[in-house]
Amino acid sequence: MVDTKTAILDAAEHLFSSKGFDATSLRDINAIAQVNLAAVNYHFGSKDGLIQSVLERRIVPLNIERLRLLDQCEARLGNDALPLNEILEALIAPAVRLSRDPKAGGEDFMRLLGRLFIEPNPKVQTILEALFGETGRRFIKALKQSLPNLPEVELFWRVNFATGAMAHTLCDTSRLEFISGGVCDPNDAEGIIHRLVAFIAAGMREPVSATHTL
Amino acid sequence: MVDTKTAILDAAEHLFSSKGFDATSLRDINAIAQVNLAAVNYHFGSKDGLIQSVLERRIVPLNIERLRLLDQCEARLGNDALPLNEILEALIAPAVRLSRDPKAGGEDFMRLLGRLFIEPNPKVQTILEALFGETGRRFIKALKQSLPNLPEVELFWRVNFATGAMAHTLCDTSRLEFISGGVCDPNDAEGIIHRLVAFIAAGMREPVSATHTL
DNA sequence: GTTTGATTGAAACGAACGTTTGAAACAATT
DNA sequence: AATTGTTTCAAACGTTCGTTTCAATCAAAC
Repeated sequence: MVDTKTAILDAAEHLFSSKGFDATSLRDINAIAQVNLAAVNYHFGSKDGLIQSVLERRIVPLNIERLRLLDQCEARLGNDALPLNEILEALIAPAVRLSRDPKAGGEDFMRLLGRLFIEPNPKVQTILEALFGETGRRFIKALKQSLPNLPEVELFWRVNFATGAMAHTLCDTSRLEFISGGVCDPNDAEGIIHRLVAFIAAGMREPVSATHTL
Repeated sequence: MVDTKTAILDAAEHLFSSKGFDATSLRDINAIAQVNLAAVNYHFGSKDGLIQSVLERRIVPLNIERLRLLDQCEARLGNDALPLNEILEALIAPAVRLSRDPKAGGEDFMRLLGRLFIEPNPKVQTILEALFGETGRRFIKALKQSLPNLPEVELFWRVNFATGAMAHTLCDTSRLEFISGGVCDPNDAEGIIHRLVAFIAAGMREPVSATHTL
C-alpha cells in the first residue's frame, strides 16, 4: 500500500458516486481500499471529514481550471460581454474533460459531481456552497454581461435549467445508453461538451416572450 | 387517526423528498405519522414496499394525465407531427401543476419527483423503469415525429438534457431562491412551466452542426 | 354476547452503523 | 541499539437500523 489516504479517497469516491453518501458505509470503503476499519477516523477524523476531503480533492482543481479558462477568455477579448458559448464551455468542458482522466477520478468523479446538486445530506450542501459559491458568482456575472437584454430573473431560471441539464448528464452514465439502445455513447466527452453547450446556449438565447406554441 | 396507511404515506413522502430514501428511517416516519413502529411492516410489508407505494400513489395519476394531454393533442391535430411546445407542455405541466395541489403532495411531491432520477437506490430505479417506461417511450415517439430532421442520437441526448433540467427544477425549491436573492419565486408553477418549455424547446430545435461559437 | 378477523401496541430481535480503544508494528532519528 | 512519533491492527463500544413477536384492542357478523 503506497498511500493509505489515497486508497481511501479513491474507494470513497467510487462508492459515493455509485451508491450515494448516506448509503455508503465506512466498512464498504475500507473493504475496497484494503485498509483497517479505523483508518478513516485516523486520517480524516470522521466520515464527514472524509466526504469533505473527497469533494475538495476534485472540485478545487476543477474550479481553478474553470476560472483559468474564463480569465483566458477575458484576456483575449477584453472585459466586456464574452461570447455565450465560450463562457458555457469554460464552465462545462473542464468538468467533462476531467471526468475522462483516470488520474482525476474518471467517470466516478463525473457521477460524483452530478450527484452533488441533488444530494440531500446537509453536510454536503454546506461543503458545496463553500466550494462552488465564488466560482458560481463569477460565471453568473459573465453570463449577465453576455446576455444584457435578458432580465435577471430569466437569467437565474435559465442558469438553474442549465445546471440541471449538466448535473444530470454528468451523473447518468447508464440510463441514456439503455434508453437509446446503445446509440448514445456516454464516454464521448467532446461530443457531450459540444452538445451540452449547444443545447444550453440555445435555451439561454431564446427570446423571453415566446409564450405561444410554434 | 382516520387512515393509518395515508398518514404513513404522507409522512414517508415528506421525509423521502427532503432527506432522501436511504437517510429516512421507519422511526422517523412513524414519529411524524403518529403510528406504531410495526405499522409500516404490517400495511406495506417492508420499507421497500412502502417506497413502492409512495411512488405509485403519485406517479400513476401523473402519467395518466400526461398521456391524456398527449392523446387530446393528437385528437385535435391528427397523428402526424405535433407542435414541439405542446408535447413538452403535456410532459412538464402535469408534474409542475400537481406539485401545487396540496392534496397531491404539494412541494413534497415536486422534490420527490425530481429526486427520483438521480436516486442511486437500485430498488427505486427498478420501480422507476416500471412506472415511467411506457410513458417515456410514448413521448419520445411523439418528439421524433415532431422533429423529423433531428437525428435519433441527437434527440436522445437532448431528451436527456431536458430530463435533467426538469428534474433539477422540480427538486430544488430553495437554492434558486437563495442564489437569485429572492428574485425567482419557486412557487410560480405556471411561470416555471412556461420557462421550462421555452428553454427546452429552444435547445431541442437548435440545428445540429452549430459547433462554432457565436 | 360471543366470536372472528383486522389492526394496534410495547418490547425485543439480530445486524449494521460510526466511532473509540490500546496494543502491535513500522519508520526515522539519535 | 535504543528511542520517538506515526501508522496499522483486531476488538469492542454504544446506537440505530429494519423487522418480528405476541398480547391487547377494536369492529363487525352471527
